[in-house]
Amino acid sequence: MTALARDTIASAFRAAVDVAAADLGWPAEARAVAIEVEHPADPGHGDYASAVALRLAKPLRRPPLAIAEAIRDRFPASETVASVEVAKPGFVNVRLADAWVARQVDTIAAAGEGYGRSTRLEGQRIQVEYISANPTGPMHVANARGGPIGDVLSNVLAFMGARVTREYYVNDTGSQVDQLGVSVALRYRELFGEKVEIPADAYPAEYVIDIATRIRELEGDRYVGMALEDQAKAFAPKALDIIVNEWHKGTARKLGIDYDVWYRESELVGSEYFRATIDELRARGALEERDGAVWLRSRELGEDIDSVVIRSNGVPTYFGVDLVYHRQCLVERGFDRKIDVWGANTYGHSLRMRAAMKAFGLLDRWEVVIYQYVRFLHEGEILGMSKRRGQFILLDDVIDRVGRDVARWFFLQSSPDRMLDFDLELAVTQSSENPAYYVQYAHARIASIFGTAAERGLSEDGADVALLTAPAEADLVKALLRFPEVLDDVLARRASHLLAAYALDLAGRFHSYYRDHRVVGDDPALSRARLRLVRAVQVTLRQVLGLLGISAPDHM
RNA sequence: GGCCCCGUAGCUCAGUGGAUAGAGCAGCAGCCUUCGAAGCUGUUGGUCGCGAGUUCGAGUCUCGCCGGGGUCGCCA
Repeated sequence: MTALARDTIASAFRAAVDVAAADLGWPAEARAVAIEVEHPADPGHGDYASAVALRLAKPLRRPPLAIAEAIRDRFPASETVASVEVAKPGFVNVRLADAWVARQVDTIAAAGEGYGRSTRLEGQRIQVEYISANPTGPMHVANARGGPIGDVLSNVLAFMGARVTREYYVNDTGSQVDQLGVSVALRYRELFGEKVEIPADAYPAEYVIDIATRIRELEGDRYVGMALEDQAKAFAPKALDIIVNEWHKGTARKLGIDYDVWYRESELVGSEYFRATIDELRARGALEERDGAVWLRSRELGEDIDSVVIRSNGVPTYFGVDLVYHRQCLVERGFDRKIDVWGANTYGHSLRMRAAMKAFGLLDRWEVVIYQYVRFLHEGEILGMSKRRGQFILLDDVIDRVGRDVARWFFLQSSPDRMLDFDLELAVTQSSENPAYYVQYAHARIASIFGTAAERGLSEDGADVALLTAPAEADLVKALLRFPEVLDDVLARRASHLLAAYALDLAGRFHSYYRDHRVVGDDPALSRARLRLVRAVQVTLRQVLGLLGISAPDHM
């Protein structure tokens, strides 16, 4: 549990504004104003700054500089802050006290695996659902992106004290599964010498042959001679088992993802719970019958069009099952919150789901993080990806080529809002220069420094951090202090890429420091202090890499 | 056509109203007899797609346009 320096400064601003308002008779707007504290781009402007005086200028009808001075004069004295200055046109700039900053080195080093952790989400049960790729084929690069994004979001939520369930929703019903069964049956026949033609709506890809081969290995020729329809019915669940239990689970593990629950959609279809939930929606007046089908009255709930929940043939749609699943998670299964990490191709579905959650009165406990597509480039050309046509890059192959750490970094480095281009050739050739290695190298270097120290009989025991007086040392500590602030932003914005950006920044600062400041040197006291500082950097790098799900090696 | 995302250095991208717009890669010039050169230092490179507006202040917010991607199914 670590107090954020940013919060400490913001509270001080709040206090100063309130006192000034009381002293000078400022109107109510002064107390209502939001205090925002930021890191100035220019270090000459201090460590933290607020533009609150500029914001108050208009409502108070006073010059911003005068307001800033009034705040400065009432800024509470503390051991944290060294100076408070006013800068035109009305900024209030705060500089942290060097001694306080140096002391944080001890705090961070001692916190270890507790550094940055918080209990603010304690007691909350949150389900994060991610990847949930169609179980009709192997996982490919396009639907991989949600994996690291959802996983890191889960890590951060758990780091903040929430009880997190990582869930994978398996769409194991519907016409796609029937098609898979037929496709496998045809390939099975082919394996026994029959000449078959693959219809346009079946899956022609190579992996279907792999599945048929697998079934032949396991069960031999016992399905030969059966009608195609019966073969398809028998093979569909077997194919799903192979794809989900052997392939998808294997790929998830390779990516470093450990799911708590693999939920099967088929558990819901045809269940009493499904019917009861539909009845509840009907009782709420959210459904209507039209053309023999059952519709959710989405338009009444603010969407553009209504959506079919149960088809005229009595079979629920994908949406119909998914909305029941969502309700089950938030009501029967007791999650306080459900976060879906979905690809851009589910945008339409997310709008329908929003209407459904509104109808249930659960909208405020559900959210969706939508990430944009990953486009795949091969030799500079954009490739279309289609599971049906068998055109896609297997995620397993990518991980095998570049490694888990680089693969995760690639998906985590940029905002989910931005479309990614994945060029395998480029990814492989550049992997030795990958930013992930840049960060890991900083960690390995630190391990090496401790190795050298041990050889020379030096340790951090008895370190006096007051000896850390170099400006570069204070800057490094301030970078460490930003870690909890970054977590705060990641949580507020569901933006895991900020963590990757922070890791890069911190590693860069450390590499710079390393060049100019010898840690294990001639002065034992100074060496001990610097070892403690390096320990604090190590602690922070481990926390960040751990949350990103990227290894923190001692050797590379 | 409606809705969602994006357009920032040659390339890949940070930057959710603040002060002089940043990093990595690529390019150029340097730095290893001392803790790991997968590193560091310096340097080249920008009409932040275009145009208006709001604001003390706009890469960031609003509107329009241009360009790219997604979505709008009794598919999943």
